[in-house]
Amino acid sequence: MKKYDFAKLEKKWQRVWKKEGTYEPKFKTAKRPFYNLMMFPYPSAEGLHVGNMYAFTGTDIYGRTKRMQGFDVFEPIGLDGFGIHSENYAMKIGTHPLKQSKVSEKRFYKQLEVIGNGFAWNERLETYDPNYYRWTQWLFVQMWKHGLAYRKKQGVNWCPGCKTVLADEQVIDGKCERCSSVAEKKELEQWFFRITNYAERLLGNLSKIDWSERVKIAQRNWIGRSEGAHIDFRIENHAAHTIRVFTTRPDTLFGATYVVLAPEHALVKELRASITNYKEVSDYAQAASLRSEEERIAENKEKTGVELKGVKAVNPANGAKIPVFVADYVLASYGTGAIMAVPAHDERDFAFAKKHHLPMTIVVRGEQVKLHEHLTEAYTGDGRLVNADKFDGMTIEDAKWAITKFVGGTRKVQFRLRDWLVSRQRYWSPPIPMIFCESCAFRNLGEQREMPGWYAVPEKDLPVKLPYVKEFRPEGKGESPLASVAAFYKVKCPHCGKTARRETDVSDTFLDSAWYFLRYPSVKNKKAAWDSAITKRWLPVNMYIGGAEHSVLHLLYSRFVTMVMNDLGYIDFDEPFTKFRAHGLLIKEGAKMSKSKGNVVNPDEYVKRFGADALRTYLMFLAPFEQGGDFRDAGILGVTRFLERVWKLGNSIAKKRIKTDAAIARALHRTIKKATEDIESLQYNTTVSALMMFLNEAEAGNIARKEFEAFLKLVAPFAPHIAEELWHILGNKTSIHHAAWPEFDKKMLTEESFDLVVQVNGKFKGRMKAPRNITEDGAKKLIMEDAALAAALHGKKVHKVIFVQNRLINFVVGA
RNA sequence: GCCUGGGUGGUGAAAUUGGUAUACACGAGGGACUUAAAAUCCCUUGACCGUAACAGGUCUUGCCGGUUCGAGUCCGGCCCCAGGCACCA
Repeated sequence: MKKYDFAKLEKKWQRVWKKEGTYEPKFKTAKRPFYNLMMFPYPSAEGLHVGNMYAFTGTDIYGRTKRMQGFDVFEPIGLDGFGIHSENYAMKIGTHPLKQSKVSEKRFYKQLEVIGNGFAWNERLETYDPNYYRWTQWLFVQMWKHGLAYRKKQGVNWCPGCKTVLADEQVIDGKCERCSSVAEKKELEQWFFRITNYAERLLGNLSKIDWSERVKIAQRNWIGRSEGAHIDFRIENHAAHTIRVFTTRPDTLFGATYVVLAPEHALVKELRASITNYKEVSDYAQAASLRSEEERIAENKEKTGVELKGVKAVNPANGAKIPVFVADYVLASYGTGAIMAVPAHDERDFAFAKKHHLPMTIVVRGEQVKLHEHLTEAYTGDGRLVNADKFDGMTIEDAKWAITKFVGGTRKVQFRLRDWLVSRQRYWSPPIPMIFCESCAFRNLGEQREMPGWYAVPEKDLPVKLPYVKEFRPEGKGESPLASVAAFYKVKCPHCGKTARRETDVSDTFLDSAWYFLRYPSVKNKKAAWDSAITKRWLPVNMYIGGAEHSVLHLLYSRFVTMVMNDLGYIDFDEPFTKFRAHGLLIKEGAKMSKSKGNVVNPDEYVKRFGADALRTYLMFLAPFEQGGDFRDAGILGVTRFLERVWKLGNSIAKKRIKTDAAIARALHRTIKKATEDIESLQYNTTVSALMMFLNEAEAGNIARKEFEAFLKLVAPFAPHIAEELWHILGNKTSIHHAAWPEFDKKMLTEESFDLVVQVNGKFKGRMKAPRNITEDGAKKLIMEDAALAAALHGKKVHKVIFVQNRLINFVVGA
């Protein structure tokens, strides 16, 4: 027997698979296409992280199993190489991203090769390839052409570390998603996509896709749908102005004792002539707008604010004249930027009213709240209306819409989701394919009236190539480095031909990755972003696996882009990923892996020491895939031993002619069932354990080639190289990875006898072999024949007997 | 504060959804082989009581209570850990 030389045989099979195109599907003719996808990595650091390998392996096992089950599996690989991650890394090590991308590309592909995944190598894509980003830009142009891309000046998140603006989704706890700098607020004019147009659909569709529940919940929270009403408050002596508020509690309108505007609210300036303390008000508003989100949180939700003296609003329900405030607990970006405050029934309003000694009126009475009771906290529970005129006694649900109607308000659904800010003041991304012409703007000749002078780059001129810029580092002036490259930005206006200026900002990296799955099957297509026939055959993605950290980033953007393309008629589905599963996170010996702790696991080292097969199998064995787990060096030895033993057993079978023991044959069928079911639900850890159990049994008895081969097929997705080698040693000529997945025989699953558990008062007393389907009486008789068990029951009065067929018998005895 | 997961031996973790708790593996201890070590193979391994040794018994799935013949699993209350959202009206 040859030694199990994993290094040699892994290399050998990787070469053979590539040469023979083992994992290349036939795109135009595949009968049972199965698109199996893992989120592509961004090559930002020293190399592939073991966490990437964990995720890729889990995806690959699923794909390999599907392939053996008769599907034409497409498992592509590429690099999300454009964007801040890669750019920051290049800056850190002092090279140019253009140069670094080539280095990273080589390194990542090499690493991805040695882990032995069944990738379709011929369909690679890199987001920085002009053949790719040409279509990213095309996508932007489609958005523009259909009114979904627009420019707007507003307060946006600015990362002082990355020196660019960020989308709301990229600000986590007030900090930059990439570099953890505290995000600042800046007033800037930027490009946005109208993702909010799709809020209802993004939410509604969640119920029709098979995704990890935790990701769906995260998206629901992020989209944040609220049902309420718009209600207008007149301003006394100002017929021209009203304050429109959004509220989810119109039923409490009679209790609205003041109104609050966000500091940025336009009315603050419009009413300046009437505001007697305008200086105080505007100072407050200015101070508030400068404070970062982080500072606001740090102030422990202290409710500050200033009254607009000289201005009174009128409560439309009861005609009461009530004060108006500006306060930063009201956000300009949500609803109408103004609220009616009902301190008796809203915690925030309550806190504010307490502090500023404002009156409160109870208008909802629950079971336990008495009418004139002094409130110590806001009552937000259910109940019936009081102090509300003809609405007294109504339930809050009924009163909501009755009162809305009464004051001439309108029902309104409000979303928390905001439009996607896609501009970035960076270098390493696709230039935004837009041109601004001053003279057209002057003559008001823009395609869209609200944005005169802006034109999309004609599609035939795409891509707008990213020029080589030596000084690619962002300067932080709110402009991309491209803004100082005249040769880049000086262009002719596509409309009038005069000198115009190209947009010099680039687009968000998340736009690159929001459509890559559409490109993979069509990477060779030079004429369109994707081939419609191939797309029809292969999409949507059947199985998508990735990190839960992208719940509201990549996964939301991809859904949005897909819906838009569906509406524009480019694709015939509106959800990109039929099934999505989030993999868990790997930690190392109980601690999060991080460079500063020095406990980052480098997969290369482990591949070298133990082989890709052992590492793959260990990663899958250590914990449930969707939960994530703890990587321990010691643990990998168990899997290494397992593979060595598989090797030995396989080699010994090649020579011998023996018959498989009946018990082992039955164990095999149980194992096939377990593996088939567990792989389908991504419970790889229990699959591996079942394979180990089977091997333990098989080694102790006799197993013939046929049964061993079936077992080997179950091993193949986990340890593809050793399985392939043994498969060939046993005399097979074609790849095991195209062999048919074994079927189990139901008749083989049941044993003739089972362990009957005997309990007394629910406590385990013993067990005995009993024939299958034994009756209750038969079981009793059997027990009486057993001295120990009979003794346990001797002299006791049996009240009741619980008999569970083929499992247990429980005697309920009295005292 | 709200929403998700999760809490089981020395460790990573299992448990057919209410029916033998601790599978599978790691580690540890003992033994075989060896000049020796590694590797390999075999045995033991939840805790406590008990016995010369068996036998046998008691306890045990974060804590407290409940339902049930029977609870890691269901119900009620609480405590921790991880992640998400959070002044969203």
